[in-house]
Amino acid sequence: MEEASRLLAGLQPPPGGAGEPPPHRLPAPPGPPPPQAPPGLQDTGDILQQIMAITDQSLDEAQARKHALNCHRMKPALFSVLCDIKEKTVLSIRGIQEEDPPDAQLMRLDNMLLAEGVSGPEKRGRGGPAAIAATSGGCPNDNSIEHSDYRAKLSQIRQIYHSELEKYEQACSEFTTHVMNLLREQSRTRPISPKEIERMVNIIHGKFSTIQMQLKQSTCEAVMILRSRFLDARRKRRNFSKQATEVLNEYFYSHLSNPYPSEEAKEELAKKGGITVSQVSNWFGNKRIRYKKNMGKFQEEANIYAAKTAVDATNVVAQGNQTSSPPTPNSGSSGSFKMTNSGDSFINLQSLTSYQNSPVGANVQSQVGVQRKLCDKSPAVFSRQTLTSKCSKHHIYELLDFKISWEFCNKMVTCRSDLIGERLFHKNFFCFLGQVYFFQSLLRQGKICLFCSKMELAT
DNA sequence: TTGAATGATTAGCC
DNA sequence: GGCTAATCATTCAA
Repeated sequence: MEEASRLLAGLQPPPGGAGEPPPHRLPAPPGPPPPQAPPGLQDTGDILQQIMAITDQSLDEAQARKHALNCHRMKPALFSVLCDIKEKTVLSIRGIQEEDPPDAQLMRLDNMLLAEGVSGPEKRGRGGPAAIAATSGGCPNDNSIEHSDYRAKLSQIRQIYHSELEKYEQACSEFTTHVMNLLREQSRTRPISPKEIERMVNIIHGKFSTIQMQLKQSTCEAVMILRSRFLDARRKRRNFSKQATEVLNEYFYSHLSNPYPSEEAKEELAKKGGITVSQVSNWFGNKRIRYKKNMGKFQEEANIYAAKTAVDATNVVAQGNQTSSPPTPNSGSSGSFKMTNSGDSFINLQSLTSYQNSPVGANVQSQVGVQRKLCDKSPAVFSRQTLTSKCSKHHIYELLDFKISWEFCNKMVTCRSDLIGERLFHKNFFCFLGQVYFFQSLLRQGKICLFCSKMELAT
């Protein structure tokens, strides 16, 4: 301020009337005389008082005073000094305040809008729509209608976004020009440096960029809502194809004692059914719980699939083929599948014949009635544990050694374990209802008797 | 239009 | 991490 005072003092004409007198000289304001000050400072105070007194004057007087000050010969120098002082003081304060870090949030929004194809060049067939096809897990053709709908809505959002953005940019530009003109105008009467104008422009841009960020935020939200609406898997649920359901059910009912497919089995099922491994897992999760909750409801379905696999297995045995085993379930690793609704702790072949709660049971009984005449031996009894727990090779052969007996057309044939094979037992013996159908299918062919003491098979 | 069926998701458990 | 149980959201047939 010392420098300023010195310079301000220099604005006063030299004492003794040398030089041009000021065009206007205001009388000292009324009141007590100010305390005595050094000559330079006294002059400065005088000028400042004159400036302050302008507010007490009429408009015309003020205009005249303003004009007088503007025309003062030292005005440019004073203006320059004031600008200099202002620049130093204001900038030192602003310097601390304006060093904002780059806005991470804005960057995130920009990136997202770019990725979604809202900002930047419009994406066709890539980005959003492609992402839908990739994540929906279904056939892209199935979702083509939804995709076109999605594209249309995304395009709408894009249009609105760009239109609003344009408006903001235009408003920003107009407002900036207006403020710049205003500041330039004012710079004639008060010290406004170009740097200050530039700073003001930056402030305006900052404010508009905040508004733009809100626009971007809203656009992002709109896109997210749109995406969630179109990509939400629940909304995109499609029933599996018949083939997929068949494959899954076949596996489930043929591994009913342990319906926990291994990862390999899941992959194979997924491949066969044209679905994902995750969908296979979901399906088995749902199936296990729903089967367990209501076994009665699933009996018919179980019968159908068990019959199907039984017929396949019978054909295999009849052909004497030693087929390779299907993907083995997680035998023994996660325990057996506890069927809470199955009350009996023992299953015997006799019980199969009295299984009358379904058409299957009735058929078996009628068939057995015929077969009973052929053989009067006691039915073999299987412990439930032997049948269902730890579905491993060891137990299969243990079961074979149990000496189940069948009679084939009054001709006893010794059964060798290698004629039965793991496949047959996996697909039939470990499924209660599968047993029904397995025996039923053999009974229909008139090949076996359920009440013998030895296991026999046709050769 | 309605209710059963069904694929997906989620919290909690081991 | 996989499983169960509950639940949601949608599909589909009557």
